[in-house]
This record gives sequence, C-alpha cells and structure tokens, in this order.
Amino acid sequence: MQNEVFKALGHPLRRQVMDLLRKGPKSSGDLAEAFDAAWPTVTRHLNVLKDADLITAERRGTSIIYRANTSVIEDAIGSLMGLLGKDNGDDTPDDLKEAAE
Amino acid sequence: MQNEVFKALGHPLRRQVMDLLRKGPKSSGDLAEAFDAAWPTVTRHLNVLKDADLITAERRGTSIIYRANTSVIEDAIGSLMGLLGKDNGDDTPDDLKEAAE
DNA sequence: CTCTTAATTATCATTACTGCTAATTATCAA
DNA sequence: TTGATAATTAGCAGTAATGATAATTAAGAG
Repeated sequence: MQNEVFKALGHPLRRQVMDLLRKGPKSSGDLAEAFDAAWPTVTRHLNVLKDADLITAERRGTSIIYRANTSVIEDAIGSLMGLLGKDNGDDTPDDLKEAAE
Repeated sequence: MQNEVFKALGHPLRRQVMDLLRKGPKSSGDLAEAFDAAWPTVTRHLNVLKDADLITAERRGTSIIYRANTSVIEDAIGSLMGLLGKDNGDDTPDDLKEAAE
C-alpha cells in the first residue's frame, strides 16, 4: 500500500538501508554491521521495508540477501509528482488568487 | 528536515491535505470540512505538515490560509530519485551480480 | 547428530502518534 | 464590551513504533 511506503521511508535508518541497497544487494549481516543498532533492531526495520514492498528478501544458503525494489520507489516518486501539478479546475477563491499565473 | 517530511507524508489524511492544497490555498475550515475527523484533529495534522515545512500558514482576517510548499515536495522527489541510480562503485560481490547490466 | 554462524521471532519498556472533548485565543461586528 | 465565528491549544485514553535482550529457527561443516 502507498501509505506503508511513506511510513517506511519515515525513518532515517530505513532510508539509509535503501541507499545502501541502491548500489547492490546486501546480506542482513552486511546491513546490520553498517549501523549502530542491534541486529534484531535492523531486522525489524528490514521487515518494515519488506512489508512496504520496498525491498525483497531471498535466502542464499545460510545468509539472506536483500534487494531494493525500484518500481515501488518509482511509484512513490509518481505519487509525489502528483502533488505538484496545479491542474487548475479553478478551485481557488478569487480573493486568494496569486499575482502570478 | 528530510525525515520530518517523509514522516508527515506517512499519513493518508495528510497526503490528502497536500492533494487538496495542490489546486490552491484553503482555509483551516475548508480543510476540516473535507474530512470526517474533528476539527482539532485536522489542526494537529496541519501542524505536522507545517513543522515539516510542507505547508505554510498565513492569517487572513479571522481565518487562516494554508498553502502547499512545492519546493519541499520537490526536494523529497529528489531524495527518492537519489535512491534509484545504480551509480556502481562496484560494491556488489561477484556472486550476487545480476545477469543484466 | 553436534557445533557454529546467520538471522529471525518473542517479549518488554519507553516513547511517539492519533483522535477525541473541553477549554482557550483571535478577529471582527455591533 | 459583548457576541459570534474561526481556529488553536490542553489534556486524556488507546494504539502503534522503537530498540534492547533473550530465546529460537535455518543451513552448512564435520
């Protein structure tokens, strides 16, 4: 869901995870090492990202490999772009109209 | 701060507010009417958006007018775009390399 | 099977978020 | 000043999020 995505991105550690995964897949251990937080804490953040479908997990023998899910990030971008267009159906009262057009 | 922005966007009502303001400025009352929630509840959400600098408030006589702050939305988009580029400094171990490039 | 390493789930305490009603402030009109 | 309307702040209860430690599962090596 769209809301889970933004909620998931609303934590610095989770955005950092996304940034680390940007360059390529990483194991849970690699990611856990990258932060001060305890491993279970990182695992939980990874689960939040996974529930939001922002990352995927795949078992590779004894370790678990995480990958960023680019399409969901793209969707989020699209959603934000949708907040930008003025798309004026003239919903703005005359007395609030800006000088510029 | 960037984190406040994503946290603020992590609530459906707040994203809806942003969408309503997309078309033009609105008063607190206009916004409160648009939702099922009680007015003080909407006010609180507006404050979250304001603290994130996603909207600005300006008193206009007896009512208060809210406007979307487009540049902050643009910054958020930029931040998400930054999560997309592969920008490979070859951080990916050989055994995790994908077939495609 | 046993041992080790990798990672997760369970549990708990603390803090943050949400949404409500009630009380308060702000502005204007008479 | 009084009254009315617009909007906010205060306070409270319920729920969700965070981060830690302890216990558990998973897979491979021997």
